[in-house]
Amino acid sequence: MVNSKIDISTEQKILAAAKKVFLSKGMAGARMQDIANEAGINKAMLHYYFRSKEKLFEVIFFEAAQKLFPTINLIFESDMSLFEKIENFAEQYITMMSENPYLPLFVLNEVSKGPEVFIRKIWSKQSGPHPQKFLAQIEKEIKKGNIKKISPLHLLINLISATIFPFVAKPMIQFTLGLDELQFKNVMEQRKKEVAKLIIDSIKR
Amino acid sequence: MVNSKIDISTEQKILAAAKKVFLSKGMAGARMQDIANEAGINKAMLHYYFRSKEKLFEVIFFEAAQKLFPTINLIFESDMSLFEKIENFAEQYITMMSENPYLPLFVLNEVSKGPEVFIRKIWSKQSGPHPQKFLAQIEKEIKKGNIKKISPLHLLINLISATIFPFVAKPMIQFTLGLDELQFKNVMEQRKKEVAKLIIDSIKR
DNA sequence: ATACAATTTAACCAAATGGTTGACAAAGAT
DNA sequence: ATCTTTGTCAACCATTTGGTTAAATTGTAT
Repeated sequence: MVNSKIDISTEQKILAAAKKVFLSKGMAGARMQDIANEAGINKAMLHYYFRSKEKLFEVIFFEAAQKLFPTINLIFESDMSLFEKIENFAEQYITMMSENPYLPLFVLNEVSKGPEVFIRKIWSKQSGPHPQKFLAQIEKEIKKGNIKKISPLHLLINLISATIFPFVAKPMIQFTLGLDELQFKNVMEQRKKEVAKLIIDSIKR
Repeated sequence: MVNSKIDISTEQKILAAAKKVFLSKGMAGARMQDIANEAGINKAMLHYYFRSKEKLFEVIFFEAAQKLFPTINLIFESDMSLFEKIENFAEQYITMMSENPYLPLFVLNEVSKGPEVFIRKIWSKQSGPHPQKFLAQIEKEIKKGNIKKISPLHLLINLISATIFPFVAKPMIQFTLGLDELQFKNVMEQRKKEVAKLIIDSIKR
């Protein structure tokens, strides 16, 4: 009766399988049977450990969101210099995405389709992005005359666009330019410095 | 028996409804009944005019792809100067996306999920993007010493990232920054010049 | 050992979903 | 007028899909 030693292995197998299936097919395209097959277990187990498809999806979705946003916030809210933040953001984010290429498109897509209730849940848990401190820092640097007068808003959008978009458009970029997995990874590796250079050069006086 | 005057109105109603539903819910999330309701007609009509969900989806998908890619190609393959191309691309693309905000995420998402057969069909129809001439032009300008020595590949990726990403991440940007529809549209309007400036400044010597 | 709780499975079930059918109305063509 | 083609619909069908159940198996504390 003590909760004692629930075999964590099955639950983990389900989570791993669900992550794989949801990330590649999305909530609407994923089938519970797919997840069960992928995990090599009976479909009923999915409902035993997680009550419904929606609940299971939420777990995976928040896990994904946690991986995406706190990274931004940790960097944006640290007390690094502006240039250091830009360099760190490009570096860390591209590293993370290289290891989880499906993540950004998955989250972006579900956020855009999902009902607002999801979005509110993320933000209310402080898991959403908080770029305010970063924006304020930019304004301060402008006032101090350390960087060019640019719109902080567009600077932020430029940075995240240049960093994230290549992964959202990965299959299309690969096909259009004829890059295999390794080549794509190399290009993204170069991009860590390329993005930092692009953004920093655009504000350096 | 002559094909004479098929009432085009019903077919158009279906196409408009299908576009709306597919673009907002995606292939997997869309229901035939939704489309019929949206069009205000009987579900059987969908199968009368288009044979199956897949066929109907393909029509909408290619229509969407046609709207996205030929725009790129027309600009990239014209004989404008490099700077003009960059300015024109940002301008025209942002205009088009402001009118069809769901388009980029829809296409990107379906391309990433869809089987390769889709992708090949697009490219084989010359509907896919062909940035080769643009890339060659960049190299030429570098050799002529007109612009800085940068990677043409990253320049291209920077340009399309800065242009397209804000629309892919629209709901998230809106929520994070608290922008309503009008404010978002205004920011995107500013971006036409902001993007051109960012990219051109990064290569101007 | 034995009782009791936790885990796992095969078989089911009801609702949803893509697709079909047959009757019927509208519109031309003869 | 009537015959034929085209367009429309309500009802229906087969399969898929998320979810349930009851029985069996495994683990655990006494």
